[in-house]
Amino acid sequence: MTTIRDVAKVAGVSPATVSRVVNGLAGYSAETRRRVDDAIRELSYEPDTLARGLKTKQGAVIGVLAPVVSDALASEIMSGVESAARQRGYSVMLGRTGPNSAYAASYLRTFRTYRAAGVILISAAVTADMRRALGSGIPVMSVAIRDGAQFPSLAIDDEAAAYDGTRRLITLGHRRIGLLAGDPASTLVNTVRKRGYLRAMTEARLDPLIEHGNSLYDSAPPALGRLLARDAGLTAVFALSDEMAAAVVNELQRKGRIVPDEISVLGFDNTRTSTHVYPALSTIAQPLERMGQLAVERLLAAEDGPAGALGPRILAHRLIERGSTSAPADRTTPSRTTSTTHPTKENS
Amino acid sequence: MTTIRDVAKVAGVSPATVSRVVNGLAGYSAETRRRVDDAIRELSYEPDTLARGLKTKQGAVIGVLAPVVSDALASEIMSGVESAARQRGYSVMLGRTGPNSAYAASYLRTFRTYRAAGVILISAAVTADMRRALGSGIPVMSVAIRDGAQFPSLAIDDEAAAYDGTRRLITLGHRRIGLLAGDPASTLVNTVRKRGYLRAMTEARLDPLIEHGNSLYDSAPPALGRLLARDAGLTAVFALSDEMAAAVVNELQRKGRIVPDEISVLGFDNTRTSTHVYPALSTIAQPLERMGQLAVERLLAAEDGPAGALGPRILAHRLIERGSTSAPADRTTPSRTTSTTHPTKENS
DNA sequence: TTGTAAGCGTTATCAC
DNA sequence: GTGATAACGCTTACAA
Repeated sequence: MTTIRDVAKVAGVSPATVSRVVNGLAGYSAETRRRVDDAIRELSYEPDTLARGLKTKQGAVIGVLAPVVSDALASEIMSGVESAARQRGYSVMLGRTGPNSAYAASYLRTFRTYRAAGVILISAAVTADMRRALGSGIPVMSVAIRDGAQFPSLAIDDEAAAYDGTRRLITLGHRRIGLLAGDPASTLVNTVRKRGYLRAMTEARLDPLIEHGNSLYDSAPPALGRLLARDAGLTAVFALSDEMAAAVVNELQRKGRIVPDEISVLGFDNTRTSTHVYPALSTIAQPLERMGQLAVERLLAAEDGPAGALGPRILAHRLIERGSTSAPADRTTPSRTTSTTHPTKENS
Repeated sequence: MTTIRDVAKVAGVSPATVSRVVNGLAGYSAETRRRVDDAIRELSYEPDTLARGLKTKQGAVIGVLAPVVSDALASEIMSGVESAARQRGYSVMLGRTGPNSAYAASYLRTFRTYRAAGVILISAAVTADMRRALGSGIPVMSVAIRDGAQFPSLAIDDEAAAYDGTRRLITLGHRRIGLLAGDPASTLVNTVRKRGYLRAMTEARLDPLIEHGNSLYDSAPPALGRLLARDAGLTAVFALSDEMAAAVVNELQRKGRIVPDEISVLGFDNTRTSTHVYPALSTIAQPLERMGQLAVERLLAAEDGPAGALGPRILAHRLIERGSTSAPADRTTPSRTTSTTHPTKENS
C-alpha cells in the first residue's frame, strides 16, 4: 500500500502538504502542487478511506436498508442511490431489513461504526429503536413510505395516487372495482393507499370490495379468487403492487378471461415487472430511480445544514396507461375496442 | 461515541483487556470478563470498524460489482451475498460496473481503500486492469460467468446447460429451434451458451438459426421477428435470458400464437421473471442465491488459505419445465395436450 | 491475568 | 507556503 508519506517523500514535501493538495485546501505554490500531483500519479496513490474516516469522524458510506434485496422496487431505488452516491464520492453499503426491526437496528449499528454519512430506509419507517441504534450524528431518511408522522421521508402521496387510480377506473366506466391490497400488518403504505381507494369509491357511491395479499406475486391468485368469489361480476381489479397485478393478469388469462376486455387490471409502482406481462400493466408510477438519487442529495445536504430539518417530502406520481385497462366492454359505456378512447367523464 | 477507553474505565480495566474480551482472545479471569461484558452492555459499546480496519489492515467489507444494480439476476446473487456476508460479520458494498471496465477499476480502487476482504464480480470477468486496480492482497471472484481462462469464478457449465436445454427441446420433438442470443460483444457467457446450442443442433443434424438481442426485454420482440422472418415454421425458441424469453412469450401472444401449443419457449437463468409471465417459463436454472453465498464463503476462505488457490468452480444447473414448453402440436410426435407427458426419447 | 505503549494512515493545529 | 506533531479508536507486542 502506498501511503501519504510515500508520496511526500517522492515529491520532496511533508505529508501535511500532500494532504492539503489532495483535499484541495489552500497553502502551497503551484510548483509544489505540480510535484505532488506527479508523485500521486506515479505511485497511483489513493487516500485510505479508513484512516480518513477515523480522523475526520466523517465516513464516506451511505447505508441502504431494504426489506428484501432482490425486490424490484428496492432494486430500482438502489440504482438511483448508487449513481448519486458514486457521483459525490460516496459508497453504498447494503443491508436487508428482514422480518423484524431488531434486524434493522443491528445493521444501523454497523453503519454507525462506519461513521456513515447517511442512511436510507426503503419501504420502512424510522422507528425510535432505529433512531437510537444510529446515534445522533447520522441523518436517516425513509423512501417510498410515508405516514402522518413527521419523520424524514421521500415518497409520493400514496393516498392521492390510489384515489387517482380508482377515479380513473371509475371514469372509464367501471363500477365494480375490487382492491387487492398488501399485508396490512407489515406494509404501512398499504393502509394509506387503501384509504385513497375507499375515498374514491365512497365519493362515487360505489361498494368497495377488498382482499389482502402480501404484495408478492404468489399471494395474488388466491386473493383474486376470493375477490371473484365475492363478486363474480367484477370488471376491474386494482392491485396495490405491480407484482400482484402481474399475477392477476396471468391468472385471469389462465382462467380464460380476457384482459382488459372482460376485466381491467391496474397496478402500482411502475417497476420493471409492469412491462413484463401481456398486456403490459397500466399502473401508478413512482419515480423510483429519482427517489433514490434525491434521497442521497437530501441526506448529504442535511449534514451541512440544520441536522433535523428533514421533513417528509412528497413527489409527484403519475398514472401510466398501458394495455391492461380499458372501459368495461359489456356495459352501455363506450367500449374501447369499438370506439376511440376518449375517457368519458361520467360519474354516478 | 463510546470508545474502548470508556468501557475500560467503567469496567475498571485497561483498554487492552476490553479488546481481548471483545475479540474473544484468551487472557483474563471470568470475573473480569463479566465486568467488561456488563460495561459493554451498559454503554452499548460497538467497536469502531474504521479504527479496527486501520489497525489490522483487514476491513470488514465485501465489494460487489454488477453491470446493472437493478437487474434481476444480479439482485438475486446479491441477496445471497448479503446473507452470507452478514452472517460472518461482513458488510457488503455495492457498485455498478457500467459500460467500460475503467468504471469498474475505479470502484475496485475504492474497495481497496476500504481494505475489502474480497470482491465479487457479477457477470463480468476479471481483467488485468481490474487485478491491478485492486492490488495484491484482495481476492476477487467472478460469479455467473466463466470461460476457458483460469481466473477465480463460480458458475454453471453454460455450454452444457445450453446443450441440455436444446437437447430437451429436440427430445420433445422439435426440429426447427431458433436461438435468441444476447449481445455477443458484451456478454461473454452468450458465446459459450451459443456453442452448446450449436453442438446439440449439429449432433441432431438440425439447422441452427440464430438471432441476437441484448439480453434485455425490449430487445427480444424485434429479434423474434427476425427469427420468424427467416423461418415462419419455427416450433421452438430458446432465449438465452429469462427477460428475453418472457418478452417472446408476450410478443407471441400479442401475435395471437399460442404458447406452448404452437411455439415452445425456453428461457435461461430462472430469475423471478420466469414465473411472472403466463405460461410460466421453462428455463435453465442457475442457483443464483446459492452462488452469492458460496462466493463469499470461498472468498473468505481464500484469505486464510493460499491466496491464489481460487480456480474456476462449476455448479450444477437444472432444467425446470413449467408451462412454456411442450411437444410440438402439429406433428406426428405425441402432443402434450392429449397424452400424458412422458418425454419421448426419440432422436433424429 | 493484566497494563503500557507504539503504531495503523490520515487530518488539523500550531509554529516557523 | 510549509513542516512537526498530536490525535482519531483500535490491536498487539512486550512487560509486569
